[in-house]
Amino acid sequence: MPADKNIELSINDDHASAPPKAAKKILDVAYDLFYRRGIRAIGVDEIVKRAGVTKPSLYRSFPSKDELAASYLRQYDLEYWERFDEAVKAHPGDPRAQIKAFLTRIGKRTQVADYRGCGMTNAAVEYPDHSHPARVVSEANKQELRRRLRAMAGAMGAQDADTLGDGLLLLIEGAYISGQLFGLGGPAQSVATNADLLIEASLKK
Amino acid sequence: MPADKNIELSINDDHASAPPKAAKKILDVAYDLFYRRGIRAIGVDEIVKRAGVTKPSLYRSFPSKDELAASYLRQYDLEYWERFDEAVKAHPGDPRAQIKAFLTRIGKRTQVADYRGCGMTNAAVEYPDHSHPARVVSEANKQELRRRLRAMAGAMGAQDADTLGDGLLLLIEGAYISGQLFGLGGPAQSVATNADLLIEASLKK
DNA sequence: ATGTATACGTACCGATCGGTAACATTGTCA
DNA sequence: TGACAATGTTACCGATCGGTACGTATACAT
Repeated sequence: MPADKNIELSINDDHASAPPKAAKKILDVAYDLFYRRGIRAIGVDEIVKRAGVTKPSLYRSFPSKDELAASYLRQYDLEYWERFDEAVKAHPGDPRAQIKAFLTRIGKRTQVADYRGCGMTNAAVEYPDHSHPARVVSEANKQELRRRLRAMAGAMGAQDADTLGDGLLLLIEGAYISGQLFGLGGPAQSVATNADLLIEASLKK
Repeated sequence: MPADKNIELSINDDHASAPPKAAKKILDVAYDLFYRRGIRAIGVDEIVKRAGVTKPSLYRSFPSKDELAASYLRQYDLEYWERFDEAVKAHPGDPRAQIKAFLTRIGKRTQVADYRGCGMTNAAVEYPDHSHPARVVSEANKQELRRRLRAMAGAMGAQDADTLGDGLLLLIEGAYISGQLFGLGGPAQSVATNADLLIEASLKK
């Protein structure tokens, strides 16, 4: 895992303003460790060690470990909707195909060893307290997911759009969780199939 | 901290063998704290304090905190299948009604403030390492759940029993998670409805 | 060259983590 | 009464937790 500093130099030698160089390394490392092993399981010492920086550097860029965790999730949120919008853009005006594309992708992602599910979901499980900075980000992400799914269910012409949207959300969350519970060949591989069955059964006849 | 011994005596005056008196109190308290706030979030000091015992007592009955967590989940497992079998017994020979009863119960349980989902699922999120004692119990529980759901889907006459069984599992896991993510009025309240739609769409025509 | 601002490193803080050694006390049953 | 088993008491261990005081190095402008 050494020999990273050279890379970082080469990719960062644009002569733009470079004030927060350490902050990016810290957030990148924290992202990886928090996601793969859990937030509570990772101490700040390990983060700064793997990032090749020191602890005061971390606390100059982030007020606390909890806020660093929240920053990790904000980054996760950005990339999450990027993936979501990719599936949407691939099938303009066809919400059913959009859902199918998104869920097919999730189903595939779950079928790799050591899949760790959704960082948002995991963080909410780790922090039941609704006032925790990480959980605030997580809950907002899930509210937005619910909103989008319900809207798409309506656009599909579901008999009960809210129920179908919520059903799709249940399947998605179930895929995230069972993807990390069962290994390869787990139930999550059928999420797209089951979602399409549910959609078919929920449309106006 | 005194005046507790009298109480414990009065509730424990059955003249059976009473070797592990402290162990039960410890496990009861650990069960409650681990479930509500998470295993990593609770230290052994808090457990012994709330149980009114001392740390050596804990380590005489349990080899480690990790094993105590596993014992908590073994207890959780027992009660889990009690609830499951209740729903099964209520509708003999009718797996579809059994599922509906079980999911209706889950849907209701999720609609209380501070619902914390499934202890098994939460533990697996907290401990990604497959060799962790708590996770071993959790994975076994989920494997058994999958086995039962697939068998019931077959008994219902599904076109593809494994896919329907897995779809039901996804909905259940989704209900556990979204039950603690969204508060009241969350998507989990529709789990029974969505499951029945999915079942209807999956039966042989 | 010198001032100034900013980023970084060394060393440390008190608190808590899981876990243990050694010994005193208690209740139970023979 | 004596013996055993379970629990309690106190004090402690090394490691790690999140977080910080404070001095140093580097960059840039004047």
